[in-house]
Amino acid sequence: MVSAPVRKRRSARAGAGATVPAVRDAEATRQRILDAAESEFSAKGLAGARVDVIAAGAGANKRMIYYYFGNKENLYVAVLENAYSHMRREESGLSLDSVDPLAAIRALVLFKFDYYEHHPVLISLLNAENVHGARYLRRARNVTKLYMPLVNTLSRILKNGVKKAVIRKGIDPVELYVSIAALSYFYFSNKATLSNAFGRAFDSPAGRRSRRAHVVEVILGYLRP
Amino acid sequence: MVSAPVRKRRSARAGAGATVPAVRDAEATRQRILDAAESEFSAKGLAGARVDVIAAGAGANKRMIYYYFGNKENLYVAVLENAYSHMRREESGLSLDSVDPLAAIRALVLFKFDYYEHHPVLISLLNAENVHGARYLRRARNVTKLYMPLVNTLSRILKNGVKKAVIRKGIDPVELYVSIAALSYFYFSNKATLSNAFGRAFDSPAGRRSRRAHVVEVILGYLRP
DNA sequence: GCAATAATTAACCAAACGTTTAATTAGACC
DNA sequence: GGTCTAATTAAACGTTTGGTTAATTATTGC
Repeated sequence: MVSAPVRKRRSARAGAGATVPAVRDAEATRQRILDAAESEFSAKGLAGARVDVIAAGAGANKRMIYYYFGNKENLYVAVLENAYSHMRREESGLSLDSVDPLAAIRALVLFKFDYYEHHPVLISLLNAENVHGARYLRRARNVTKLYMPLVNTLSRILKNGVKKAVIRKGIDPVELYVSIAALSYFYFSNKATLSNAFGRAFDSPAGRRSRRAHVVEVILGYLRP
Repeated sequence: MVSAPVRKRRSARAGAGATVPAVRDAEATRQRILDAAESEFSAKGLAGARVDVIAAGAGANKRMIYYYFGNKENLYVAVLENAYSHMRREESGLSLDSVDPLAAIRALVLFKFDYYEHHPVLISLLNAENVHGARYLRRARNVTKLYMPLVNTLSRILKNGVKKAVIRKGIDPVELYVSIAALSYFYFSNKATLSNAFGRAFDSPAGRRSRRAHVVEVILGYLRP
């Protein structure tokens, strides 16, 4: 006599906040895996991340990762693609064609600061990716690679500012864009080692507030004719 | 009758440029391991690095790593400690008390740029370390953690510049230091993804030259009263 | 030359890990 | 309600990997 196998019911929650539905839902499972993977990969990198941890965090069977993504690397690329294209989408959604060139640049600077602040996983993923020489990002499809639209906008803003005599001549829009990103990105990406050097106040609400004001000041101060 | 075991003679070179001496030399072996580890860890991170690859790169038996460093993590910490303290030493060796405050700051900016350019491994190690939340750097002994001497110097320079009316008032020396580091660091640390976005010219000798001039311009432009 | 010790080696091991096999269950469709 | 298929599961597999054992060789001090 064979006893009927008892179906193990999963409890409502498993792992890091992944809500496991009672019913089968392919898309939801895929998404939970992607979310769990994002947090695991951003915390530990591709090599340091564990497939078992991702599965547990998603409240899914490990096999599901291979069912939906093929292998660990593909899942990593999917996570990267997701986070990266989200930023690019938000960024290109900015309407910077304000009448005031300085206000437009100020808005871009603040957007970058705030985006990095609220999306620390992107920073970790980009850091890891740069250590890899962008090997996996290059593999990602559905990712706008060129920044040219934004650079063109920036170029227009600069020209307009020069004409109005509120921005100095001869500024390269690409260099400016990189500097704007740099001032905010570095603060967040290196906050662990910087806090080590400058103390905990560095990574406090007050510290962030003063940094935010500072990066605006640096860029606008530099732009003055 | 037992045949005498033949001592295998190592060839002059093994792995990535590690010169293997004919004689036993504890200190040299230790150093070769450290060098090989630096290149492996900086390319792949702590989790991605392979102990066997490090041993091969050092032209040493794997056991030597455990003989000299105990385990993989300790070796990683030693590498980190080495690279980090080297930078700190060079930096504090700068004599910035020139009569001209702007020349002093310019020298600091260029020092940072050039140091990052010529020490890409430090950047990769710091990137990885920041993903870890500086867990391992905190474990490192023999590392000056406080940046206060440099900040004090910067503070003096700023005061002097304000007095001479060549630098604007109210600049926080810590924020300034972070910005100086940020403008150069970000360029090198993110050059893989940036090149993806802006093209190969970005990471060319000409690209570096123009970036170098730009970061000086941004900082000095910002400092103007 | 001879111990004693330090440096080095080859072979091995157990655990961790990514991936797969094969079976099972839930839902859709008729 | 029976059939088909997609979603899910448990268990195992084979390899990679960090770490260890134990023996061997070179060097140093006498």
